Amino acid sequence: MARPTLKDVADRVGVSAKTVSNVVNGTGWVTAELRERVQVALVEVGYRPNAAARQLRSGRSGMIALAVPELSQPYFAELAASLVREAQGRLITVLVNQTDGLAEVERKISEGIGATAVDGIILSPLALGASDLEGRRDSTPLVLLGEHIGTSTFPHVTVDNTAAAKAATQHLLSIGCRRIAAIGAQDEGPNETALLRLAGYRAALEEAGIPVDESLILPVDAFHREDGARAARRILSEGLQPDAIFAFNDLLALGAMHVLATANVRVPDDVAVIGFDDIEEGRYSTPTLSSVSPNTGELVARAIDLLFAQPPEPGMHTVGFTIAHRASTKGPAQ
Amino acid sequence: MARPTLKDVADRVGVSAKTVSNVVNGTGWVTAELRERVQVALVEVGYRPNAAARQLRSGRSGMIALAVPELSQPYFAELAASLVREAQGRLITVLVNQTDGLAEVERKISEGIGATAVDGIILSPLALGASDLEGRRDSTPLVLLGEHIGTSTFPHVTVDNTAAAKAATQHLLSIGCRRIAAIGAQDEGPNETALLRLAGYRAALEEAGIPVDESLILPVDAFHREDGARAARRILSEGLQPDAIFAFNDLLALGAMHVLATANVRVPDDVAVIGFDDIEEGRYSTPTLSSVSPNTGELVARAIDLLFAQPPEPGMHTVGFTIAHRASTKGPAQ
DNA sequence: GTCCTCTCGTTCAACGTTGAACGACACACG
DNA sequence: CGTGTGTCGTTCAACGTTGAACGAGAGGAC
Repeated sequence: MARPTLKDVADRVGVSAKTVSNVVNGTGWVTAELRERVQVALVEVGYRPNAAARQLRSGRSGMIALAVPELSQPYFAELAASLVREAQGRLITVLVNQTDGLAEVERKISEGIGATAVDGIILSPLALGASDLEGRRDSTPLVLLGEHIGTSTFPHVTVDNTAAAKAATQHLLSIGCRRIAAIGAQDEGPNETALLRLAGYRAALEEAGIPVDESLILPVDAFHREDGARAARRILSEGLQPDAIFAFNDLLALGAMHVLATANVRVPDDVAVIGFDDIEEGRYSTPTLSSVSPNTGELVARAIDLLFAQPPEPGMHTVGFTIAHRASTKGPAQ
Repeated sequence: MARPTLKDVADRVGVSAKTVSNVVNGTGWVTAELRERVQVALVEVGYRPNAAARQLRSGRSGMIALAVPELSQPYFAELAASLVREAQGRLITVLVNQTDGLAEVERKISEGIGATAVDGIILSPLALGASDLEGRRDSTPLVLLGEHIGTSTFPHVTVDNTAAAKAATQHLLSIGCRRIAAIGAQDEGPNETALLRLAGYRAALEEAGIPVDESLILPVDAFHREDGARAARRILSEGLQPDAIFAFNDLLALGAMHVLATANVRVPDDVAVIGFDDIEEGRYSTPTLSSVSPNTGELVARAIDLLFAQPPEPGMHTVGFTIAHRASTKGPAQ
């Protein structure tokens, strides 16, 4: 049997479809007695509104899209989980896309999700830079996650990557480390996150009066465990002998720690390690991983707020972070 | 400016809206010359079809919903990533929901995703049992992930949990383990996954002629790292002295390994460990984690196939698995 | 010349919903 | 007794799209 419509309910009660619509939406004037009867009928026939018709009429879909590079990366998975939860609380459903960090896909998504209309788009770009978005035609509200230098056309929400990276480096300095390696620099491509975190690393060292040893800055292709592992192998094979590692995200840190453990390098005794993102995995690694912990809950809530902000509030919006102190940076004192 | 419609394009070229529709969809008869002109106009005005109107007219939305307990759990994140990728390849968009394993939410989702109409629903239930779904009213196709005893009304796709658990246990037996603990039994609630994996564990021991020591079967509240950690602490505090652990998923295994490492119990030398799910994290843990590796790619592809299968193919559909041999189960011989 | 077929394009209505505009009826006010 | 003012409900049209039905013209067969 076909799904019941407003008209079916209306015929049953003997009123107009519009009146049933008013009961469903709490609009207009309906006497208590009639409302009651309509509500009974609604339940009896099992009415559920037709989303497509509503959307066609009102222009709103009640859906927002989230696009991340890879959902399988714990940080993005936790971000998505947090966003979906927040959205469910606001009666919004979330549509998830993966870009694989490809500029082409990211652009397509910023121009509207394929054929599906959504009320807003939250994009965590990897390949796309500020300038790529200027020529955007689609009028769907767009909020960017992660920092984007020089973009002021769209709102973007982010932790202050540079400040956070600086704080992470300072934490390593505070426990006595002096030869701090950085894993996660990116020579090619416009990965602004890597640039900003590197800037924070440099700033902390300079402020501490420690010259930056460029050989301790290790580039990576991507921010995966295997890239961290590769960098750690290079540290070992080239005999760089750092006393600490600041990895630009937790996966890099975990990949590196895995290699260090295999090579019998002790963490934190021989090398302290700190990551970035504070994914849950780091709380159960051996040793547990210190990390920059961005306030993800605030991040996603702000992102949704900004998506629907009237008037729009373009520009950068930062959320807080803390440093999670765990075993991988316990100083010699401990 | 408002989004251009078929009519806008039609007026521009001087044809009817329907003809433009025909060009867009490749239906009906249009001369090559006219089609060409329409296509130019389409690009010029930047036409993009209105999903709501299409759906209202055709009844199809091009969207499917995925509902998992928690997206932040790596297994579900990797599953979702895989499903989204597969769906994108088929020009389907995926809407993600989280149930938190609550029966109420799972039921609501099985009855249609809130207000939003989708072409199909893929549900990975935790709390909901077979009987809960019998009274379902909604006619949206539904496919279940994970095993459900006795449900034949809906298609469900799963690995053969019992066979896989048996294989995992046999792997531990094959490297010489005899006191094999099982972490992940669930006394309360209808978690059928736990029941089936426990059955496989028992079957392997019985077949090998080893009596099942009930004290080695450790119950958990959930399948998270902390539950695995708690179980491992109990193993230590109660002096159970197993020579191997079969954890019913990788998170339990990783939580347990973390506690073992902290307590200076060596894996695999003192205790071998095997998990289930083969999440990426296990390839970088210390030591790397052996695991049952279900064929997730096949799982999600089958799930989508079954969603749209005509005629429907209710009942169980199993996908394959392999055992990933890693450091956590390297026998003494190595 | 009539009928048929084929090609190419049109008009029409409908999908289910809701904003806008419009009664109708009751009551109060001057 | 007319003129508001407020309450309750209706009708109408439109959102953008596409299936169905319907021309109109060209060409071929009888």
